[in-house]
Parts: sequence; C-alpha cells; structure tokens
Amino acid sequence: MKVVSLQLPSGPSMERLPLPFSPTELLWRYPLPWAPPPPSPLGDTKAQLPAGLPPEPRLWTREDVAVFLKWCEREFDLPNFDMDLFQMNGKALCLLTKTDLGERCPGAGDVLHNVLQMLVRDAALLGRVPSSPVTPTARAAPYPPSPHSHPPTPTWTVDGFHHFHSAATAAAQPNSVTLSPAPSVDSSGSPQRGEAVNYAPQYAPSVPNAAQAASSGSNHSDSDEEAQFVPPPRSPKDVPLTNPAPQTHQAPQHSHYRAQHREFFPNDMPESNTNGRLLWDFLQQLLNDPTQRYTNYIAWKNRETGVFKIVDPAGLAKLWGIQKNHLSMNYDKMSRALRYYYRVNILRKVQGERHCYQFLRNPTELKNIKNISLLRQQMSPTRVVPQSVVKTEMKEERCEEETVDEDMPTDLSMAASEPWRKRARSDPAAAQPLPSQHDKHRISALIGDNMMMKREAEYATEHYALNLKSEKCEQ
DNA sequence: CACCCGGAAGAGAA
DNA sequence: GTTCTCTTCCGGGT
Repeated sequence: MKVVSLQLPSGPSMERLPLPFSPTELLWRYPLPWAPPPPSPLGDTKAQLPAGLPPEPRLWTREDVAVFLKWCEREFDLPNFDMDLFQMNGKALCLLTKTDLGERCPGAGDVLHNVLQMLVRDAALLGRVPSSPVTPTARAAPYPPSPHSHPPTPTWTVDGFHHFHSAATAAAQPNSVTLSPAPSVDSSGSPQRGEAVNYAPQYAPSVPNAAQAASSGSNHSDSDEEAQFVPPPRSPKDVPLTNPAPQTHQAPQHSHYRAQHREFFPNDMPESNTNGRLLWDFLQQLLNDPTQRYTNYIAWKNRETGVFKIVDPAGLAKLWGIQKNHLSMNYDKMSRALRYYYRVNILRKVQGERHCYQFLRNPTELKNIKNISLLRQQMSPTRVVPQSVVKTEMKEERCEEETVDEDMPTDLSMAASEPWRKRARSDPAAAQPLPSQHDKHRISALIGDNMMMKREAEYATEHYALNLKSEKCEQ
C-alpha cells in the first residue's frame, strides 16, 4: 500500500475516514442564517410530528404509520389516504418508492416520500439509525430505502463535522463510515442485509478498509469485493487520528456546522445539486475537506492551479465505488471516468507525473456547469445537440470568434464532442478540412487534444487561480 | 507491471 | 424516449 504519510491517519483507512457529506444536503437540512435553504414544502416537519411518534419512521408500528398518514393529510392538505393500502409498519412504508407511494395516494406520493426521506435522514443524522453514508442513498442503500429519493442524492454522513463530540465517544466510534451492503453485488437488494448493518446500535466502522482492500488488488470479483467489506483487523498503520477533530456520527450542532461549512465549501455558494454524485464533485469534496482527512487518498499539489495528486489510486477508487455503489470500482475504471473529463476541459493530466491531474475549472465554475448546461442550447457553441446535427453545426461554428475561456467546452455531455473525436481519430480525413489554425484550435478544444489544448490549459491554470482568489475575497 | 489512453457498448438516473 | 454521466471492458502504447 502506498501511503503518503501526512499528519493524518498514516494509513488510509475508511474505517476512520468518513466521506464528506453533501453540503447541499446540510444546507437543506440545517438552514443557515446567511444561506437560506432551498424552500422546502416540508419545512419544519420533524418538529411538528404528532407527539408520541418516534422520529425514526422505520421504527413505526402500523398504528404509527396510520397516525403519520393522518397527520400528513392534515399538514399538507393531502387527499385522504386509503388506509387499507398502508397496512404496514414504518419499515415497510419506508421501503416504498415514490412511485409506490404515488400509486397508493395519487397526487401525494411525492410529498409523502419527501417527508419520509427527510425523517429517515434526520434520524440517521441524529445518530439513531445510520443511513447509508457513502453510497448514494438513492437506490443503493436500504436507508433511505426508496430508489427515488428526493432531494436526489444527499449522500454523506455528517460525521466529519462534529468537533463538539466528546473524545470518549470519538474513541469508541472513530470517524467511521457506515457502509451499506453492496446492493450492486447483491441484486436482490435484500433489506435484511442492510438492517443487520444499519440498525447497529452505533455507527460501527463497517466501511471496509477500502484502501486495504483496494491496495490488495483492485480487480477483485464482486464477491471478493463484498468479502472485503468485512473490516479487516486494523493494521498498525491505522493509528488513531492525531488530528484533534474527532470524527463521529453524533448529531450535528448547527453552530458547529456553520463554522465548518464556511471553511469546507467556501466555493459552494452556488447550489451544485450534485452532492458528490459527479466524480469531479466527489474529488473536490475530498480535496477540500477542512480536516484534510483524505490526503492519504487525494491531495492538492497546488490548490491555486487546481493540480492534485491521487495518492492512493486504489483507495480513492474504492471510495468512489462506495459513493456510487459500484463496489467493483477500481482505479482503471475511475481513471477512465477522469479521462472523459479531458475532453470537456474539466480535467487534464499533468504530464509526466503519475496520478496527477489538474482541474481546469475551479469549483464554482464546475458547479455552474449544471447551469451552463441549461443554457448551452442557447448560448454555448459547444452545446449539446443531437449527434446528427453536430457535424453541420461545427462547420458553421468554425468561423466563430473565439475566446479561450468562453469557448472552452463546458458541456458535460460526452456525446456532444464525441463524434468529432471519433472522426478525428478514426477517420482523420473525415475531420478535414481544417483550413486554419483557428479551426484547429477550435476543434482541439472539442476533441481535447493535449497538444492543442495546451493553450487553454495554461489559461485555465491562471483562470482557476484567479477565480479562486476572487472567491476568497468574496468570503 | 503499472499506468495511461481512448473506443465501444451499455447501465442507470433524471 | 432522450440525455447525461459514468461503468465496464478492452486493445494498445509508454
């Protein structure tokens, strides 16, 4: 296992390295005075739950479910539910998808689902019943059980932010990540397996020592992977954090969260809505972890220019696999995903340095890509268009004026540029004619040719740093 | 051997 | 059904 010894755990151990959680989720969950959460119809639902109703929906009895439904009818002005369709306990209720709920109560399924999701997450965050922290909660984890969660993918546990937690508890519950069993491995998605893990009385460090697993070979079969998720004996390298920030799963205290949040995601002003679902976002979250817990996996080499190094490729891939619930993820696969970012100028490889990449866009830009993609059909020369149209449009755009920044592809759609890449590579003649340098530059930005991209990359480096600075100033 | 690259096909979510 | 973002697999190069 290749481990760079930093000040944090000397060996990457996912048992004590909770993944960052979605900042947007917390914004949503824990309204900040200066950053009001997105309006939620659910509002202060939890506080208004009928007295006597356990806050953890999965612990509800049938009667509790009935009480809850009645309460929902009143609270959200929903049509009366057919209680015959809800003869189930809370656990079963939570297992219903939004669709299921919609079928049982047309017009109210979304609301019901959202409320349940919120309650489940709240319960998890409060440390009562761990939710799936690492894998996307939607579809992967038993909890929340629905594959149609909304908000979509609040994913992370909040353990990294609880500095207030007692040292004793921290020692007993080292910053751990509770990993749900691998649904992708077990296609049955048996909730029983999840229960066994997730109803544990405390947050057992059930995330595998993914780094160890990964480092022992990243091409296991799925069954191997699953086996790996039994926490192996702690290696001598897995010394406790010397960092004074104990990582636990206690309920967050808002004030602490606030303070940390500002540090953690100073660039997260725009709502990304990705929540670590996208690879670049995931990497940013790890890189920007305020307590630097992931530096054994990934670390900035030069934050100003966006250059980072994947310290433990196998371990990082494992983390990513956990996040995406693809437990057979390895560095080879993950790096393929990274390479897709080349062509859209999100990343580039740092030549000559292994596992070194550079963000070509700073976090704000990246997060704005979501918005850009909404606008791209009107404004972006590299907008997503049906592939059949790409060729024609490219010819027309060839003569467009270009500034490096604006024309750097921001479109995350691989499809948009793919035809050109294909043409250029598989059929060089087809990429012709390229009558001018200008055109070459143009095409290069699309096809991500490293040489031709150099100018943009250099620009992006400066651009990245400049934006970073300006964002800091805004703080 | 590990890393890196990119094509191809397809999955899964929105 | 379409689009997006990967995931998976692969052959080939360094």
